[in-house]
Amino acid sequence: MDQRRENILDAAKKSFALFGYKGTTVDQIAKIASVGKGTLYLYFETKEDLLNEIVKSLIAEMRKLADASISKGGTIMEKLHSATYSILVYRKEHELLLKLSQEVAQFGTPASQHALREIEEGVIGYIKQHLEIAVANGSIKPCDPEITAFVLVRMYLVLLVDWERKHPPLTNEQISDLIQLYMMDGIAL
Amino acid sequence: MDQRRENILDAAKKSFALFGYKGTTVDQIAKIASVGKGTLYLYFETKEDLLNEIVKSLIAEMRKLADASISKGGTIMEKLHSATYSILVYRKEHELLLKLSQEVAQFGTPASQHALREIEEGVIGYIKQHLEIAVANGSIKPCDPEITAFVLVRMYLVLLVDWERKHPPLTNEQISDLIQLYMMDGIAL
Amino acid sequence: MDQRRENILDAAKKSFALFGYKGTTVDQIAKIASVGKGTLYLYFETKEDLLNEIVKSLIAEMRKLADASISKGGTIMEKLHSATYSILVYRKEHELLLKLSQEVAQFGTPASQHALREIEEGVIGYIKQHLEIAVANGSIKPCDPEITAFVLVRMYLVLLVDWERKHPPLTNEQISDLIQLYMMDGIAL
Amino acid sequence: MDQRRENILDAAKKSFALFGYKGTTVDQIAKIASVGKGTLYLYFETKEDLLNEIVKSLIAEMRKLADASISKGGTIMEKLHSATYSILVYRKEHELLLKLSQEVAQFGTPASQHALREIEEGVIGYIKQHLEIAVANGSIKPCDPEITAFVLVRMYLVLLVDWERKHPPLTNEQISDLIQLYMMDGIAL
DNA sequence: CATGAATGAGTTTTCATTCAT
DNA sequence: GATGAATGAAAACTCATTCAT
Repeated sequence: MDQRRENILDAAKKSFALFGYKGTTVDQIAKIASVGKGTLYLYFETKEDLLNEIVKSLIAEMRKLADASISKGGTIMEKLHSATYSILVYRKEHELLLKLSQEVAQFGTPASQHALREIEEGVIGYIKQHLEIAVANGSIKPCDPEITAFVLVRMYLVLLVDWERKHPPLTNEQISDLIQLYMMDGIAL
Repeated sequence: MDQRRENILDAAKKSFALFGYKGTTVDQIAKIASVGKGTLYLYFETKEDLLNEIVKSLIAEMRKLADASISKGGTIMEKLHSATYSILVYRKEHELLLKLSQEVAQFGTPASQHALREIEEGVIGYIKQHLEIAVANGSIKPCDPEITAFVLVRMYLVLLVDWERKHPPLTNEQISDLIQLYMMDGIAL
Repeated sequence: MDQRRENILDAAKKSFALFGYKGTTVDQIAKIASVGKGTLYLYFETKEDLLNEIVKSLIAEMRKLADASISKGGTIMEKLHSATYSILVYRKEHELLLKLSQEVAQFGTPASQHALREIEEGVIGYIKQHLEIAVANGSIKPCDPEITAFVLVRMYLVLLVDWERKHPPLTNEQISDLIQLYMMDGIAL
Repeated sequence: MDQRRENILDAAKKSFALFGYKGTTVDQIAKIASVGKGTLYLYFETKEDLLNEIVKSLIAEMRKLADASISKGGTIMEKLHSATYSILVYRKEHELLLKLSQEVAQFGTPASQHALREIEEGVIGYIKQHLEIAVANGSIKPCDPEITAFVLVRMYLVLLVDWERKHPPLTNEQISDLIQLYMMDGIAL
């Protein structure tokens, strides 16, 4: 059954997000997924395999999302926003990815690590291109497009993921406005 | 000897930063510190005790730094910069703290967790106060001081810590200029 | 399975009796019980827990035995004999209890220690009562009932347990006769 | 210095008596003896060597004492009493010997074990001889001299050592009287 | 000499993986 | 198939012994 497999993947995601890869025991995952410990090994060779599956699926999901949103039309700013935002919209999962990416450096297959880097660089590269156009256009001030793209992506993450850890989450609209304020217009008068 | 204790603490910091708490074995720490495994237990009761000592010392260091810099004079922007920057200047250590803070939620004593939260809130609170004054002054646009302080601190972290993970580090001057550009003036024309 | 738990308990009893608590390794117990080392921890939290379980079960067994036999009728001497004897009939186990009782003072829970003392005092107290009656009756010579009860119990132990360490064991009948000879009639003409 | 050596031996005796051989750490002994841990190894090769020294000295002491008292004159009962009693007079030490003899079976050198057995058998043998004479004399009832000697020795031990664990110790006179009562005359009227 | 900090072999304990039911 | 009891390799921890001071 494929439902069972999903169950286990979800349980593992949950536990990895909370305790990290090493900090999660197979027993925990099995308990959260409400299956026997042995069942887990019907679907995944090892605990590490499970990790890799999760990373792979997260990456695939986010890539699809990024690809889809990257082609959308609109002004440059709208494009930037939709591209950045869409890839980050899976809040919890991105948080997990962030957490795992550190341990993956230790445990993940080179393939996982490569894919992870690729997708991050893909989004940043896409944004960078549009920033370069905008600078050439004169629609924004001259600035290093690499750094600016990097900071822009992180700002979204900060407002989406970090902020909500200890505060009520912001709506998409609020986030969009804040990015406009902090990155576009500046807070100086 | 106190040098030996420092050795062990440094080795543990290094290993915890690389592999996390659970991912680090006592043997590893001992090997990195070039001491016997038993030696470690002369200075720390348990592996967890070692973790707590590290967290405690990191917190103390950063608090001292923050307190010292917070009183420095200058314009409001300079104050903000010096306060934010100084607390984040211990790049590696902050990175470690960030990493550990997740596992500490699992293992650390409530005291560690409280101190960690307190120091973060202390800096943000200090910045928030100055932002409120600045808004009242009319030196900056009206904006939510809480969110702005939060974003400001995080932007420093992004430029200091995250950026350097895959790029050559930025100088203090560059960081200062970039903050001015992104947060103050905005990239929009 | 409960059989496995018993196996482990028996193995531990055997090893504790031979080498003491500290002198017994968990590996030894596992090997004697013909189970993996990890199996042991499915049934007992720690090695100390295993010790306490053994002490608890020994105490329970002996208490049951003592209670059962204490009510049996007959002459005063028969009563004394059945009470004393029955509690000591579990030779090996009493020997173990004796051995452990010293280490238990170091490691056992206060509950174990209390129970251990209580049961010893219970038997001696019971015998003491009957000795007092016997003295009042004039069925035996005037003597300190406390000391006499104490010596009587020990004599049984000596004949049951100590003797058999280097000699062929005595039958119940022989023991009964010897007690009659040494304690009751005396060897003097 | 030989005083230092005695100090360490005494400390070890004390600790072995309390916690057993395995249960005693070298640190403990050093602390009790108020010397550095290293000092201990100036006088004894290993911890086991220390144990053997103790056993050897205890045996020597007791043998000397036994030999001395065995020749003393008097009635048969007096001879028995003095022989049995003298060997047991070193209460604490005999208790220690008893405790160690179990662990020694595991750890001691064959020489220690042999000596230990020899001395016990020596006393019992001596008493046995005199009992045989007494039976032949008709001064006591016919009885198995082996068992009787064994029981006699043990009864002394019970009154000397066991009793005092939880009661005020008995005087030599009291012990002598009790042996007379229980073993010689019997408590039956 | 006397010491106790340093060590690593040997213990206890944990947990990913297997396999009989 | 699904399970979880059983396992042993690997991790945390202890302590007899050594050796620089």
